[in-house]
Amino acid sequence: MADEIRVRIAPSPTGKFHIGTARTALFNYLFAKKFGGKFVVRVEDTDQQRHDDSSLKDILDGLKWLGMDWDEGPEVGGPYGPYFQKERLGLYDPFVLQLIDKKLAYRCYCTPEELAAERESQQSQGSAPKYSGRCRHLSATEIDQFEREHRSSAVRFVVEPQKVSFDDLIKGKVEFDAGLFGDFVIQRSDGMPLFVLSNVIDDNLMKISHVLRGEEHLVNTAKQILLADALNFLSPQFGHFPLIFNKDRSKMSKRKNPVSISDDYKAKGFLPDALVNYIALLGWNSGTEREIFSMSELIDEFEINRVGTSPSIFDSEKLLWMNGYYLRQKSIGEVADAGREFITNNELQKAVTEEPDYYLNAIALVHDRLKLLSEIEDQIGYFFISPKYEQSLLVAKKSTEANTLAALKSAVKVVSELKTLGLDEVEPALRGAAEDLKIKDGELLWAVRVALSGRDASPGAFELLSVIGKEESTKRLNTAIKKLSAR
RNA sequence: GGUCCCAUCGUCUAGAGGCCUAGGACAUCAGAUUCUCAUUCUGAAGAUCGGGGGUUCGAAUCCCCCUGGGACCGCCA
Repeated sequence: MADEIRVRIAPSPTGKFHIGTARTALFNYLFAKKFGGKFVVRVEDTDQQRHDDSSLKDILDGLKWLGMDWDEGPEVGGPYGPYFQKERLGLYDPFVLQLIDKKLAYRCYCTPEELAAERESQQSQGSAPKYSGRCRHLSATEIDQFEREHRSSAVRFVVEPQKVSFDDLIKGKVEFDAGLFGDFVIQRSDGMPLFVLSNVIDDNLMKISHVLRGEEHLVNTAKQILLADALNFLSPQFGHFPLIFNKDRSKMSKRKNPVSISDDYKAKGFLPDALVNYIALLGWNSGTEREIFSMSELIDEFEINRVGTSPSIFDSEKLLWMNGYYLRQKSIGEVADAGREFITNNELQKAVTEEPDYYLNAIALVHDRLKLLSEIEDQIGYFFISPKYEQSLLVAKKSTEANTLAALKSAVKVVSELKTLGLDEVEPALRGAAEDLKIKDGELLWAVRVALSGRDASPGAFELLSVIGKEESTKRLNTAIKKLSAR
């Protein structure tokens, strides 16, 4: 094993940054940081068909947003670059040639059609699809023939029947029967290396010490070990994380779950700390009853051998709870700042910037009620813009219109008589007013609250009065009175 | 179909032979606080540890079989 811990994630920019990728990245990041190692990002963009630049940006932005800065990779460079596979293309040929030279690989002239037919017939006979090895023992004249026909050729790696076993950091000892693989392709007929090949070479060249990835790569590992042996490379240590499932226990997918970090989480008002904390708990636990961890606490506590072996279902309810929890831990100012970009209504946006202190006071009142930053817009709207509501809402459940009207009128009076609407002044005054009217506190307070907020659920009447202030409160109370009287 | 991986409350999980009449968290329900909602606090319900065999004085924990679920079987990554 290399003396320095070097791990990598190798995203392929073919789509948005995915929850599963984020979790793999996180575990790699934690593992590296824990041991003072390096976390590298290598972009696997050799499949020109599918990759695009916006995906790359989405992935890189997502990584930064979650607080996982990479030590080597795009934008930052590093001593083992380039970090884009597309720029590494020239690196692979010598290794392929070397393998062909040593008769550990050979050119295969089979056409895609032939191979598809072969696979199909194998499958119809109920046997596992596996390359026949037809081109492995081509004679020189046969090769000449193909070359003269300008048939294109891919390169296949020679797999001799044997057991391949390795000690997985998470799964323990895993063994595969390589005899079942068939000779697999390592270089396409257009000269592009295949994932198995480029991965092995890049990991070696980049001195990667540990390959920590999702369980879907378990079988690849056996192939990569074979390849590494043939190339005289020392294989890195492998660790495979269990998958994250949809509710129906299939591999987590965007069809069945919100999986895009940017669109489904960041844009929806989730906090990066909450997401990181939640994702860490998907498969890992500290062994204590603690569940709340900051990134740096995670780095301290993380142990690869405390990553479980069974898949976990993504529970968005718990994430939501955790996000609310993190929101509550933040200061009013932090929430207010973070919330600003979630306000889309122009009028409200303007109001918020014009009255920053008032905005802060409003946030203070709704703080405990938030689970997502995106809820702020809806929660604070009525602080700035007079609410619309049905007059029937003004009447508390066990009250009457007459009582409500009287209550509102006396509330107006109380408010006008107070110099300031501090919590300490408003509460006794209003309670006193209710007593004078011989109605329940609740009847009066409900009406006042609705008059101010226009909602059946909101912060309390006293808090609302003291934040909204004398002038505006009086206006809203009078509006309420008019609504009721107009009937 | 083949190979591999996995299996504790609805969900995330603790559990490395006796501390387990199985612990915690989310969700659920009830209560307290209360003008509503939320927060907070208290409590309840919820898992015969997938099933069956062993090993052992003793098994959720070790072994075997079965069942179930999943992943992978591409000139994608």
